[in-house]
Amino acid sequence: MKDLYKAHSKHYLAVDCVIFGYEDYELKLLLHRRPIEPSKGGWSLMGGFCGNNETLEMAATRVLEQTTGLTDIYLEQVAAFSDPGRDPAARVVSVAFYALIRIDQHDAEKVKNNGAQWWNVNEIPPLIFDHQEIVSKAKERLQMKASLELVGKELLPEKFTLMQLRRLYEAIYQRELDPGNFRKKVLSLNVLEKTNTKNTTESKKGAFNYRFRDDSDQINGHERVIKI
Amino acid sequence: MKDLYKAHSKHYLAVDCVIFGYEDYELKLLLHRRPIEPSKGGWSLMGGFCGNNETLEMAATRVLEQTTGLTDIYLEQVAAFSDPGRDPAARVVSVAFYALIRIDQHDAEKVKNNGAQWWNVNEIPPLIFDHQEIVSKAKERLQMKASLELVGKELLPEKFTLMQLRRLYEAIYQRELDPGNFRKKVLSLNVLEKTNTKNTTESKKGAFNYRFRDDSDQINGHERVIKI
DNA sequence: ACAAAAGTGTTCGGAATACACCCATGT
DNA sequence: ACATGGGTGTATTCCGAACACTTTTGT
Repeated sequence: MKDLYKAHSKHYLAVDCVIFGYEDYELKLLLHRRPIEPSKGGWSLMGGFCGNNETLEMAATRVLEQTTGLTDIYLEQVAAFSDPGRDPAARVVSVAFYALIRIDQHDAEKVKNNGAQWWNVNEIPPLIFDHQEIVSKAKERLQMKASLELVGKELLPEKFTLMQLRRLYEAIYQRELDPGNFRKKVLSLNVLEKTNTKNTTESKKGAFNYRFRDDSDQINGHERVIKI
Repeated sequence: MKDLYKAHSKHYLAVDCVIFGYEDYELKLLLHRRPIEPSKGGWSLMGGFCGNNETLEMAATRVLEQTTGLTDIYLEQVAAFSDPGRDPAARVVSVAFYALIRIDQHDAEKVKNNGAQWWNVNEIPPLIFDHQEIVSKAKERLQMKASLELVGKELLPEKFTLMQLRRLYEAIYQRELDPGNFRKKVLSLNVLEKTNTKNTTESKKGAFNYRFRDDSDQINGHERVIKI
C-alpha cells in the first residue's frame, strides 16, 4: 500500500526507562553512563530507539532485557516528552516508561557491563537532557499507583514480611508509616496470604512471611484503596 | 550539527484529541468524519501530525484551534498508542490528549465545517482505528483528575450553580450524588466563591451562581481531595 | 534486664453517608 | 396546594491516626 502521509515529517522515536528497584530499605533507580554521543558518559536513563515493527512497549521491554537481562518485566507508560530541543543532536521524541524489578533477580554482570549502577532515588547524580524531569514524573506515577493498589509483587521477593512491605511503602511515600495501622490496612485488602515460614533475620521474634495471592488483581474501579 | 542517529528509523507522529464538553447535563465528546484516507468518512477523534519544530502539546493545540476555533484550551496528555497496525495506511504513533472546553464558547461554524458533532460520551458511534480505546483511557483519566481536584473551570460557564457542578460530576462519575453532601464537600474545598447573581432558569427558588476563585490552584501533593 | 520488632487492641476525631426538614416560588 | 430544587442540619457509620500493651527472643 502506498504511503498516504508522505507530506508529513517523520521523527526519531525513543523510549526511556525509569527502572525502579528496592534494596536495603531503599527505593533505587538504575542509571548508566550514556554509551553514545551526544553527552556520551553522562548519567542517563536506559533508552533506545523504537523500531519500525515494534510497539513502544516492546521497545522498552527490549531495552530492559539488554540492560538487566530480565524478561517479563512490569512496565507502565509514563508520558511522551517532545520538546524539540530536548536532545541536542536531533529531534527525538521519547516515551518514558517505568519498570519495577527485583534487584536480586537481575543479571548483575550484564548491568555492570553496561556501566550501570543503582542509585538511591533521592540521591541521583545530574542527568542528561530532560531525564531528571522524566524521573520526577515517574516517581509521581509510582506513588499514584501505590495508592491505588498494593504494589510490591514486582519489587519484593516472592516471600516477604509485612515490615519489608512497609519499608517499601515508606520509601515510595517518603514518610514513616505506623506499623500497626499499616499491618491492619494491608491485611484487610485481602490480597496477601500468610505462609508457614518465618523470617528471623530482621527481628528476634521472627515475622511470618507473606506472599501475594494468585488472584489478587481485583481492585475496584478508580476508587482509591490504599490510604495508609 | 550532523545527525548522529541516522541508523535508526523515523516514524510518523500524530496527536489525537479527545475533546470533552458539557451541555444539557451531559458529558459530550466532539467527533468528526475523517476527511482523509484511509477510513475517510469514518467517525474519528480530531487528529493531526506533529511538525518538526513543535512539541506534541503544540500540535494538539493547533489541531484544537483548527477544529474548534478556540485557543488557550486546557489539555492533558493521556498516553502514546503505538501498535504498528493501528493505522492501516502506515506506521503512525499517536499521542492522545484530552481537552476540556466550554461548548457554548467554541466556534460552532468552524465545527460544522469540519463535519464535527457532539456526542453523549456514553453513546458514541463506532470509531476508526483504536480511537475507542483512546476514548476509554481519556475517560479514566478525566475521572481520576476530577477526583483529585475540582474540575469544572474549563467545562462550565464562568458562573454556574452548584447543581450544574453536581450534574457535571454525576456525568463524569456516572453515578448520582447526594445534593446536600455534594454542596458541603465542594464548598469546604474553598476554591469557589459565591457571586451576587442568581440563576432562576433551573429552579423556582433560584440558586446563587458561583465561580472559581482566581487563586484556586493550591491542591496538596498527590492527596486525593474530592472523595464525593 | 533490656531492646526491638511482632502482633493485637482501644480510643478519638474527622469525614462520608443517609437522611430529614424548612424555604422560596412558578405552576 | 404542590412539586421542585435550594439550602441547612443531624444522626450514624466508617476509617484513619495515635498509641498502649503484650509477646518473643537475641544480646
